[in-house]
Amino acid sequence: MQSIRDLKPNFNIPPPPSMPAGPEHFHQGTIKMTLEDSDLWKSFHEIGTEMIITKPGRRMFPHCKVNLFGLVPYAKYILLVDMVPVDNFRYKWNKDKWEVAGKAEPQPPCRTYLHPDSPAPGSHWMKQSVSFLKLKLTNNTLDQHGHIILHSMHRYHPRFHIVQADDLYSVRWSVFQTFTFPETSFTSVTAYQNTKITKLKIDHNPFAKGFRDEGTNTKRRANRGQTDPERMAKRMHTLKVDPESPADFHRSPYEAYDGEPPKTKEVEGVKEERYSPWPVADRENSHSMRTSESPLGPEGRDIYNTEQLVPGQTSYPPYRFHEYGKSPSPSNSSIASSGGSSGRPSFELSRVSDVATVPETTSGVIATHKPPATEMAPLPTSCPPQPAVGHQDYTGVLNMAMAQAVSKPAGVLGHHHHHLYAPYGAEQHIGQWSGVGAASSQYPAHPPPHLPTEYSAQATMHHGYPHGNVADWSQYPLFSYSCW
DNA sequence: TCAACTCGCACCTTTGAACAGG
DNA sequence: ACCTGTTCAAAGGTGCGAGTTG
Repeated sequence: MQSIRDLKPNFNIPPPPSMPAGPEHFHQGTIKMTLEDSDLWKSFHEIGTEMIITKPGRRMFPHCKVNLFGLVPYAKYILLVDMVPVDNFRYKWNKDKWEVAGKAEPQPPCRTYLHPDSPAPGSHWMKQSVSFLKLKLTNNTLDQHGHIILHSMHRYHPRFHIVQADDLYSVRWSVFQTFTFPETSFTSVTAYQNTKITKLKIDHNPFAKGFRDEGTNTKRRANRGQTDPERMAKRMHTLKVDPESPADFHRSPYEAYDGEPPKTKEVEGVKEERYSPWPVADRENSHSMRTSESPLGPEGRDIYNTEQLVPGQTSYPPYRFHEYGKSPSPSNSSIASSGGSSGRPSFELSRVSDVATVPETTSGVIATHKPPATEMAPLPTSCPPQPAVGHQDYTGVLNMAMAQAVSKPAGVLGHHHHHLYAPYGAEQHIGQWSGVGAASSQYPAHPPPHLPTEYSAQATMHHGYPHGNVADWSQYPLFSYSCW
C-alpha cells in the first residue's frame, strides 16, 4: 500500500487557506480498507454478479460495506462511492453466458454517492463497518433522486473514495485514496439473466425471503410453475446440469469458510469454472489471476489504493448548488436546506466552466489531467486493440447523493434533510456525456471484453507492477470519468 | 419476432410511533 | 420524568410474471 508520504502531487498549486494544514497534516498511518461480506460477494462474483437497475432506483445486493483502518481519529473524512465501467462494451446474455453485444453506450451522467455520515472523524469511520446500504442504482438518465445512473447490460465496479476534508467544500483540495475490490464488479440488468444469480439473491437477501424454497409462499410458487413451465424446466435444467449446485446454492457462502481453513485455490477454481458465465478461456485467465490474488483473505485484501491531491484553483468558479431552483450559498458548509420532494437528501455540485478547456498542466483540474503516455502503466501485450476513445468532455459535475442519514454523528451536515440537487445544471446536458466510455481514458489496461477486467487490469496493477506504479494509477481522475 | 424493459403484485423486512411497565 | 421493551401499522425492498416497447 502506498503511504501518504509517497504521494506525488500532480500540481503545484498552493492550497487555499481553507485546506487542512500542511503536508505534515497528512502524515498519518496508512489507510486501509477491507470489504465486508467478501465471501458473499465472491459467491456472486464467481457466478457473475448482476445488479438490477430500475427507474425509481434499486438497492444493491450484496450492498457495499467496508471497514476502514489507519485514519487519523480526529481528522474528518468524507466517504464516497462511484461506479466506473469495467470496460467499453455492452453485453447480452446468451443462454448461459455473457457475450459482448457491441460497444458501450455513451456514459450516463456520473453520480457519486456520498456516505450520509460524511464528513465524520476517522474514529467514527473506524469504530464500525461503513455501509452503503441505501445506495441505489437507476437506469433513468433523468433521475432526480441522486441515484447512481448506469446503463443496463454494462459492467461496472464500485470505487470507494476516502477523502480527508473538513467539509464537502474542501473536498477538491484534499488528499484522497481510492479503493476497489475485484469481487464487487457486476453487470447491470433490468431483469436477472442468470438464474443462479436469482437464486443466490433470493437465498441471501432478507427482502426476498418470500421466494425461498422453504418459504411459505406456496401459492406463488405453484402459480409460477403453472404459468411458466418452460421457465420452471429451465430452472430445473440449471440445477440438473450441475448435480452439486443445489447443495451449493443452499449453502451460505459463509458456511464454506466457517470453521475450516481458507479454501484452497484449487477448490475455488473448480467452483468458478462450474459457475462462471464467462467463457472458459476467461475463466482460466480469471482463475490464474485469482490465484495470484492476495492470499491474506479479507483482512489483508485491500486490492489497491491510490492517493491523489485534488487540487484547487482560486480562479475557479465555485460549485454551483442546485436545490430544485434554489441556490444555497456554497460558503455554508453545513449545507442546510429543506428536504426535497423525494425526501432523499441529495445534491449536485457542478462547475460552470468547461474544465476540459483548462490547460492540463496548470489547471489543477483532475479530470482534465491526462497523464503523459510515459507515465501510463504499460499495456499488457495480450490486450486487444482498444476501442477508439472519443473526446471525453469532462465538463465537471460532482453529483453526490446522500442517502438519508439514519444516525448522524454530531456535527455532521447538520440535522436538516438536504436536497441540494438538480439532475443537470442549466449548462449540463446529457450530450456532454457522449464521450466514449471513460474507462478507456482512465484505466491503464483493458482486457479482452470476455475477460474479467478486474483481474486483468486491477489485479495486474496490484501484482504485476512495482508499487511505484500505483502512483501512475493515481493519476486517473477521482470521481471517475466525468465527475470533476 | 424477440430481447430488453416496465409495471403491478404478493410477500417480506425494516422502521418508527404508540403504548405499557418499571 | 425518564428508560426500556413490546406491539403494530406503514413504508419500502424483493423477485415474479404479464404486458409493452422498439
